[in-house]
Amino acid sequence: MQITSKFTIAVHIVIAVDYFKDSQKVTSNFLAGSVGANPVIVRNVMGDLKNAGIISISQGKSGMALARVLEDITFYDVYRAVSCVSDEGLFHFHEKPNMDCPVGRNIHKVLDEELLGVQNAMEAQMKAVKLSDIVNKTRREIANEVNSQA
Amino acid sequence: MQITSKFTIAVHIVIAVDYFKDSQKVTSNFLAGSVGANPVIVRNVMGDLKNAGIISISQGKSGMALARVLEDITFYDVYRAVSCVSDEGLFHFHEKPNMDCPVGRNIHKVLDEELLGVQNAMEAQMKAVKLSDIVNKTRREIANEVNSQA
DNA sequence: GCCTCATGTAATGATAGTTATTACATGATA
DNA sequence: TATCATGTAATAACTATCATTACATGAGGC
Repeated sequence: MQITSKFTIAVHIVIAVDYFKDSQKVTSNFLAGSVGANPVIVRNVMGDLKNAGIISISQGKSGMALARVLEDITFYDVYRAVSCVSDEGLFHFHEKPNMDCPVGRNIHKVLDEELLGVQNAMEAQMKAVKLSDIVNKTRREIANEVNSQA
Repeated sequence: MQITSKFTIAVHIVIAVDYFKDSQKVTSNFLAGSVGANPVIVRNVMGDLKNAGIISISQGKSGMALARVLEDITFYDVYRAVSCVSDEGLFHFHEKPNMDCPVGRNIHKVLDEELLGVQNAMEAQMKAVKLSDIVNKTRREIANEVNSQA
């Protein structure tokens, strides 16, 4: 099991929208080139990010732009935007526990709270990662590249 | 995306093996009845739990038994036993970021550490949940049932 | 020592989710 | 108004999950 690549694509998009904002017209085709995925996939993710209020989309010269400052965007916001995890929860429960069995009859009452706790721990960590830090890290890495070449 | 039901099935199995150890011969068919899943699925999960050293399997009268005390089994042990998450990691990365793009070229360097941090947070919470607590909770719930009926 | 029965495993199929792709309608902006 | 980007529908390939049938293997009970 893995969380769909729509999540890393979405983060990639946010980084690129910020990074190229002064040098490029950022369109779905341009982003698809950077991400290495199909433009339709990118447009769908763009739509998710727009609906979540993370980016704004214009067809004009300005192209895409961030709708909020990077400090106010976390991994969790992006993760929610692209619906990585089913509304049923992170864990898929077996669907037909036997109600005539004392264990089967109580299995949800016994596990649901702890399973939600695990999901909450994951999501809390996602809330702790700010896109501003990610973008700063990206700029540092790119700057380092140039320095090592010189 | 959801974590396979093999995880909740495996936890169900551990609970049932302990709960019925004095009253029933616990076999894959019996467990399949309690879980409400196919006996082959149950046998596969049993095999995973055996390989992880969590249960021992005998064909004789004794049936299945725990190979360790419940205090020494956590959600994480069960989660590892049934291989819920790809070895590649919890997050599926888009596979062809553009190496000619400064963002695409550095996206792994920028994200891998934080993504692993999220996965670690989830797994740390799983390590904090002991099956002994889960089994005790199960026994309490079943006891409550009887009391409410009376 | 043989018989029974549970486990282990292979093979197949149904279903659903993910990603890619073509195609086209819509709508904003230059 | 022409252009070009977005939005979206439809289809397909691929993979993962779960169910199911079938059968070989092997351990325990008698």
